[in-house]
Amino acid sequence: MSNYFQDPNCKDCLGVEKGFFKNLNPDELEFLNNKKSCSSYQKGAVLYRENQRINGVFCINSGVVKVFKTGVSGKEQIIKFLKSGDIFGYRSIMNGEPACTSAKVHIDASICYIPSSDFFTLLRKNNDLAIELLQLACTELGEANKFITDMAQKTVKERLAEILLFLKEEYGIDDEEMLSINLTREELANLIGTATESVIRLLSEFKSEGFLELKARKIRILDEANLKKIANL
Amino acid sequence: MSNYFQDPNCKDCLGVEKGFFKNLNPDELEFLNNKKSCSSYQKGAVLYRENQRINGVFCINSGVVKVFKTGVSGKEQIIKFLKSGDIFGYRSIMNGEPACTSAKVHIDASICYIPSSDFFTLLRKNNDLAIELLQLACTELGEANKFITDMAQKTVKERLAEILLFLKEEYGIDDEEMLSINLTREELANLIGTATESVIRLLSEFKSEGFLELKARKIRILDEANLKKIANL
DNA sequence: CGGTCTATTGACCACTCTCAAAACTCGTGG
DNA sequence: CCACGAGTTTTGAGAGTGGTCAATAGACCG
Repeated sequence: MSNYFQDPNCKDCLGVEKGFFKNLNPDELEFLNNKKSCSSYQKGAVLYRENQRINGVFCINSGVVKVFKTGVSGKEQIIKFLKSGDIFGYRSIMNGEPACTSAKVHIDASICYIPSSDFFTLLRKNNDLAIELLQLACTELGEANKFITDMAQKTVKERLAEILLFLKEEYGIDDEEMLSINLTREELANLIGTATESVIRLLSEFKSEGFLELKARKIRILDEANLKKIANL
Repeated sequence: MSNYFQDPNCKDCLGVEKGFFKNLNPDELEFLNNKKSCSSYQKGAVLYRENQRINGVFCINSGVVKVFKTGVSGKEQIIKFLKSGDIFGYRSIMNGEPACTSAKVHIDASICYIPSSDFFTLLRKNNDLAIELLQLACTELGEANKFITDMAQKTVKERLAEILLFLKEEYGIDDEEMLSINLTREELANLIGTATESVIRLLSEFKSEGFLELKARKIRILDEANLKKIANL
């Protein structure tokens, strides 16, 4: 019996250690494991699109997912990246609205899907889980408010410095000290709400001031202190 | 026995008809009524400030509250206005963090305060209330995401047109068809993330094109269709 | 009626965007 | 293993949006 792709068991899932479902008891975990279905996706695969109805919650076993909103003239506004243990799509099913964002695979991923009804069963059974989800939503809300303020008040240069530090903090660096998460210049631009060319110009400005090293598509942060100063942190 | 200010009873509160607590049963409402304390505030009164710990939830009986974040160099970024029946401060107590926004009275208000412990008691007793709060958070999250995208991608003109339509929709018009909510130019600017002067210039541009009428501080929308077109809606 | 806050207008210019062209990167197939 | 082509990055030039500063006018409050 050889399977090309073996469904992961929730109790072995990396995400369960520190992800959303970390506080489930063994029974609940078993329930979750029985109800979920898992698929593997390649970079670029679309999980859902804006205005589409979703009937379940996604939970990332491995890989990275990009969540974004399509603005005027089709430009993406990246809201966040999600990784192992993160859940998404819950906003939509909680208030019964179509999705207000799109989700696309950014790094090849294996992602589980939990039908709403089963998710709601868990929520009702385990009040702490509901509270946890509430906390998650509240945390995201706090981040969103900060994002709004930054967007409204900071210059592109400040936002770029800030996002670079954030990406290092959040996704770490590889063995060459390069930022692990690999974004195109366009994606960086779509994250901070500017034009691709502006990102490029500012990156080379940072480089010429000795704050960064750029090697092909990779970025290494050399001078965190100065970037922090620029970002107003 | 004459009280200058009589505590409102929750069951008579306007907010209970369609506000957050609309689905409480009589017992729970009575519990809420016993635990809450109510005060009246004048315009400008500060309910809490960023980084301050909050130990309860606020619920608006009457009046309007302005929620904002202080950005670089003290400039306010207005996140939202809240009115009768709305609750706020829950984000902070849910994840045990200090407030990430400030809240100030915008129109003289009477506002109730529910200590966290009692609020949590209600949440645990009534699972639907937890779900409701979750939905509220999710709705706000959706709005925040839209706000981010607008801020990142729309011009000041587009955002101004959009917010004017939103204010009419959300707060209505008075007997002269003027926008009911009374904002200074600076507040309008802080809402859409721009400079006061830019708002003024664009308002008079809209006026000269016949989209608006400006009378002292008041704004009347004359041509909704064209504003919608400008706002890209 | 004076004082304070808010609104308006003008001048100036910095930051960013757009458009266009050239260089580079990387995967694919010959 | 190299060449090709698509996609990405870089650079430059030019233009426009929107911000800052400053001065004036108007509104509002006691």
